[in-house]
Amino acid sequence: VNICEAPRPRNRRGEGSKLRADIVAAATAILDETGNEDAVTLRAVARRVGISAPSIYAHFPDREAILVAVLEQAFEDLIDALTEAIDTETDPVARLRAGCGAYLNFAERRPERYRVLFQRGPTGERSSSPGEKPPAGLDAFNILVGGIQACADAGRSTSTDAFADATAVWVALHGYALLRAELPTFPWPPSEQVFDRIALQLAGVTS
Amino acid sequence: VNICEAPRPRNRRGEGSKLRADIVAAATAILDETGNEDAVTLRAVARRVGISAPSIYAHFPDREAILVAVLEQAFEDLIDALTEAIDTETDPVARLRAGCGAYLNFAERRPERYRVLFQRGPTGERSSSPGEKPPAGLDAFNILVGGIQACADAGRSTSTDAFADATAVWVALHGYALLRAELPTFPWPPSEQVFDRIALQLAGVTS
DNA sequence: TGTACATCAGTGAACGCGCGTTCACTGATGTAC
DNA sequence: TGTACATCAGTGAACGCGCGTTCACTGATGTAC
Repeated sequence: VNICEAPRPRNRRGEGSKLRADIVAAATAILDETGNEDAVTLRAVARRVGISAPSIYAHFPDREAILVAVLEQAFEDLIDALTEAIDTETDPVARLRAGCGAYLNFAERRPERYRVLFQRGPTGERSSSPGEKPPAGLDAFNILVGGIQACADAGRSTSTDAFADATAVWVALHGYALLRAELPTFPWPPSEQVFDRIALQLAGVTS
Repeated sequence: VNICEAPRPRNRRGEGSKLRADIVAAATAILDETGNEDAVTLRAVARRVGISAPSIYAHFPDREAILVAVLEQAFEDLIDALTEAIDTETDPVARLRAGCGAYLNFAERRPERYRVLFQRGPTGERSSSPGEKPPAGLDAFNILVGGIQACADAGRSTSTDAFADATAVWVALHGYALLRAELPTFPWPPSEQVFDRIALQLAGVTS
């Protein structure tokens, strides 16, 4: 895991900030491989990028800032994946399916990144004073609420409380995303059976 | 967190194994407080118990063994809490409610312990070769399956696939348990609304 | 076109720290006679 | 009842390691004249 990479060629003048992206990418890779945020040490990141450890301080004030950048990037990627998946459909039920499917896909392909994302809270939510700023993920969640409401408006869902239903769908998706990754030996039922229950039945979608 | 405790009096002859329980208790406390299994260091545990670090080696072969013992104990506690809650009821729907409620209660009162429990898998499931031994938690899960089946047999649930329904209920409970702890600033709907959806609606319980 | 120089991108050595683990040990406790 | 002694429950010092961070530095790159 901690194999030393070949040293990286020095950036040209004015291109120093390219290193920042490389650092975030390396930290993300380590997180994905180890699944342990404590393994994303400053020195491990530096080794992976192929630079010396102090070079990181030109771009990040401390180790913690690297992790925050990693999670901000990951959260942005998640939002993008959701938006893109939803926008490929027009039927409200299909949009709901696509969004929930993309959510589970993201978690399946980057399980450790996904886990740490919600364990620490996007954009370091944990350390924010409560009630001061709304969570960055609220936008994403509101898309889900709107999706369920759209189904109800189109007569495709029996939902009368889109917010509560969306909450139920979300927590179920989250639990499924995590447990599927953590317990691969569990005798999971076919994926579409679980998906139908937590993404459609909880949303009140009529068959 | 790492405050030095008063040194602990030496055990009497033949009572050396009492220290083992104290070590597990201290490690559990550190895990509950920090929520980070990496914080459960051998030396931190020793400080907390009030002994020197090498004393731990009389009871555990290495640091990892302490964590395994902590999680085995926690898993046992969870099973006990579930069994006890279910056994106080006779009506099948009430038993289902009680079991799911006890599950969420356990996670709410010991959020970090709960999280690490499923993140590492009970009894070190992760390191077991796949398919060799069934997960220890399968018994607990089968109780849930049986509970849903009992509701269906009593005509109180429309479930026709208790296993798949139980899976959906479980992942939803898990997601709710985790997210409620991780994102306390989220504008959660009233708890019973979420509970009804993920514990009853997913189980096909008829109102 | 040539050269002095400021700036930029990054380095190497060092610091103090807490860690897991090992080793030889100590001193109180109970027991055999 | 008294005493020698084996055993038990732990200790203190030390090891090598990787960590985050600091410091003074270096050498290539581009620019001003």
